[in-house]
Amino acid sequence: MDRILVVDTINKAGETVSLSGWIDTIRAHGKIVFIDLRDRSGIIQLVGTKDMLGAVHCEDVIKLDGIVKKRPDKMVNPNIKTGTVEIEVTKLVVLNKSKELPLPIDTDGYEVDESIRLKYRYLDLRRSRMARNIRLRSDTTLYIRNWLNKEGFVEIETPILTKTTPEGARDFIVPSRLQKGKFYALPQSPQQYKQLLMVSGFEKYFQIVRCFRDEDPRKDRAYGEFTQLDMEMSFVTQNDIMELTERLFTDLVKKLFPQKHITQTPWPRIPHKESVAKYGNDKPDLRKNKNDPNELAFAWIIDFPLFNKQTKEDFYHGSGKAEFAPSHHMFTAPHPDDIALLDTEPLKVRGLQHDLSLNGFEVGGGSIRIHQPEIQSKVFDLIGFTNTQKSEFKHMLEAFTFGVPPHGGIAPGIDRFLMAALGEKSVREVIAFPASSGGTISVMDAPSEVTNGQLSELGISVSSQHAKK
RNA sequence: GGGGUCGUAGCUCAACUGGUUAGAGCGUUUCCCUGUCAAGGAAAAGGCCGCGGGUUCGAAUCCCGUCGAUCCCGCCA
Repeated sequence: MDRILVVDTINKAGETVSLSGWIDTIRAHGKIVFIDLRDRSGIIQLVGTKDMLGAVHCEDVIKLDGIVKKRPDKMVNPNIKTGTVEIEVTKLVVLNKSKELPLPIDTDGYEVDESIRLKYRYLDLRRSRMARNIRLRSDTTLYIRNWLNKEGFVEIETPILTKTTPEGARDFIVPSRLQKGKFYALPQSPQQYKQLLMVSGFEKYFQIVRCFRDEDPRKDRAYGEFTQLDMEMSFVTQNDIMELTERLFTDLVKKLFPQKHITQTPWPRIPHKESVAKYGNDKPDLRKNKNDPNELAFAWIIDFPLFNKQTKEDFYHGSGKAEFAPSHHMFTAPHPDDIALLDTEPLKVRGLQHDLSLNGFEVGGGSIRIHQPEIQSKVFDLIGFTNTQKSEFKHMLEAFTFGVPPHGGIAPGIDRFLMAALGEKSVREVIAFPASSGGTISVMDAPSEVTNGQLSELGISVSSQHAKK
């Protein structure tokens, strides 16, 4: 007999069915025993004799045959989807026994020490809250893919083993075996690749992509890696980008988070200067009632300054003597009204940058990019790039000599959006296997040591490493 | 890199100004119970008090160090 899901028994009263799943709870009353069987669709009550059901334990994996019985009105359980029926077990096989779990999974889990939850993450994900979060994450990315596909977007994968990129965070580096002494860097974002794809003529690109930054974590920022919806479009204005993003997320919320309501539409667009003056930051929390778990307050922040005063001693790519640093990144286009100021008062130049704020979190940022080589070159000069540093980006300047369309994009963060949409307090609650603050993934005990053999194959000196013999 | 908080049973927590044999709830195990649905009742098992050093007649408790977790600052366009 083919296995069916517990939720599919509801209209099968009188039929014999086969079910498989985990034992959720056991209620033994002497000769009669009730068991809640759990599978991916929910739970259902099994009934049987002590002889039939007496030997199993919670979280055992079982397979059973049984007859679907309609429950008498008095015995209906309105709290579960399958509460109008139950299964009279006629045959039961234990496929795998379970020891007592090292943590409770019938609660929301917030009360359990997170290091234990992460060590046994595969069990933590059995709890209904976490299973729901992970499923809604899947639903979200699927919805986005379908929505963008209908809009004419193409999803294109870009390299993970790539080159250090000028994003400003610390890179993860990976030694190269074939090019000894050289290193790949994991991308902090696919920024340059997606711009090159505009030169290729795809016009509308997206990628749901992992980005890597070796910076200390926060509750809204997991250690090491995060996922963003990376988008880039040709022949668009900043307004086009904001409107498209707004339509996408409005449709998404309506479809997948129907209990949520968006505070204000269209989303307010606040100049950077005004946001700082009025709210003290560039990611204001515009919720009317911050205690309402169903309120989502989006806001755009625009008119960022193109440059900030350089403060870092060790500017990216080794430049240390620049007076100005890009406030977004070096490919952001200056506001067309401010082009002349590039030569006179660079700090007054506004950039065509747009950040997306949601409930006080920055959930995305983007810009119209520079597509004129001479302006790009001027920006390089202003941020203090030497000729050597400029040559690191000559592929961009060269590409822009072969017919580049004006283009721009945005990259909303999937983790932070889901954190807000699901009302979670940490992005780790929407990630299946997040790293701890110490950068470890304890369920796999990563990172781990490597052998001297592995190191020497990479041309890395063994003596200086804490390697296994 | 810096600061705060935390670390006691499988889980969540108590244990007073240092003082008998470190307790409770949940879970687990055994027994009783034929309609429960977080079933109920009875009993039992279960502890390197994170780790190392120190102070003291005596340390879960005080001190120093260390490891780990988490939050914040730096950092993260």
